[in-house]
Amino acid sequence: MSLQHFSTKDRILYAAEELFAQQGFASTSLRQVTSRADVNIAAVNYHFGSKDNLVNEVFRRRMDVMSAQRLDALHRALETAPGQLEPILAAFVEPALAMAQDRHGGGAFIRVIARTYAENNDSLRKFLSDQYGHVLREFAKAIAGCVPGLGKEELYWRLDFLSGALTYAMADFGLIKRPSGVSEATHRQRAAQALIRFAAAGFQAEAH
Amino acid sequence: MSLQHFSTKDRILYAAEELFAQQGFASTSLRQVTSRADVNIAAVNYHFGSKDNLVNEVFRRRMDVMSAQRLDALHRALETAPGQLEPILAAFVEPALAMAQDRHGGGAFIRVIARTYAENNDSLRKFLSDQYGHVLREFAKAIAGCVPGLGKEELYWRLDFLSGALTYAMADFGLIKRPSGVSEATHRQRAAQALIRFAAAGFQAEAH
DNA sequence: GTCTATATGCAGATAGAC
DNA sequence: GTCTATCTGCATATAGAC
Repeated sequence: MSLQHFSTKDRILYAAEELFAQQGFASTSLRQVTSRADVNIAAVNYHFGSKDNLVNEVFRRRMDVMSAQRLDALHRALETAPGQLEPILAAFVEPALAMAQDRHGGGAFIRVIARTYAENNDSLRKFLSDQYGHVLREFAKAIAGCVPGLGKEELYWRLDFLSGALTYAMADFGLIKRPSGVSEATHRQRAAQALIRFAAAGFQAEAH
Repeated sequence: MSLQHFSTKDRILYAAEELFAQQGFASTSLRQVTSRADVNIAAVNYHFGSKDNLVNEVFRRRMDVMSAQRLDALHRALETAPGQLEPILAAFVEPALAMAQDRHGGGAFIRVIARTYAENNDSLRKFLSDQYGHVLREFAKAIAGCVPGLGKEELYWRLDFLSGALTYAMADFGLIKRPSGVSEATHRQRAAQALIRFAAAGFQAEAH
């Protein structure tokens, strides 16, 4: 992505996001960030105060958007297709898909999310749980309404499975390589459809 | 885990595995490793040559065991329960579960695996795909035998979803916290059962 | 095999000129 | 807001005594 039209602060955010996606937080140095952003090394501390705070800001910028999109889509699904499971799952999956296809660097952010699960950054996990936990709880409630026999523990397991599968698939960690005749967008759309089908069947499976 | 009965080399391997699981590869310093292992800092380079090579050796030690267990279990399942999907999925999931419950530090290794997906270490990913790719291909073939109508692309998507869900759940990344009245072993066993049910239904879902 | 001591380099952060 | 220069600390790695 070309950064030349953005402010110093935004250039740092974009560059940091891309490098965090490629290398993780710990192995990305601020020197790499400022070099890619083509700004001076001292600018990071001037604009963000510290590396940790830069990490938080990279997160907040995207996560607010994605959470709002998920909740919007969920509320629309509950209104227009009450009692149906697949539209609810689509409301959860598709904003991640849209982010992954975003032309303004959102694709990197999906991989940043995947990294966050792996890097055991306690303060970041607490931040995410505090700020965005209510989104997951709303989805849990909506899904429970579609699968009435499902126990609470089982429901939460299955939400974890969905999150894991989504993270893994959207971050391109898996086996599937995009065939050369298929566009990036089409490829991801198929992945999302496949995941929604897979998870819908999984949520509706009888518990032992 | 108490390391006092092990050789210097093994103490380093155990200590590195635990720290890699907690913090990732990049943010774990050799000083932390040797301090936890209670050996001298120079011992790492004496026994392993470099930090990168230590990472590889941490991997190889566990991965060979887990892959062999998976294939053994798969072959037993195909013999004793031909045509059944759940025993095949159990053969995939349960060795990861067993590793997570291993008293000799294997639990840390499951989290190390999760990290590997997130850290974009190309040489490590190539190593894994070269050394252990045939295991996944055998499972794909076995599952295809149980779900005859399933297209190849759909099959591989679903294997990715299973891997993602397994990694995520076994590495304790998700929402589910172990209730205080339930033992670690029971908790993980329930997770494995829940995942097998979820994935079996998912694999058998009709593709659109 | 294990130690001390050290070489070399890069990290995050900041002071202060412009 | 942005720069140069620099402080301080820890990283990997190695040389060489025991």
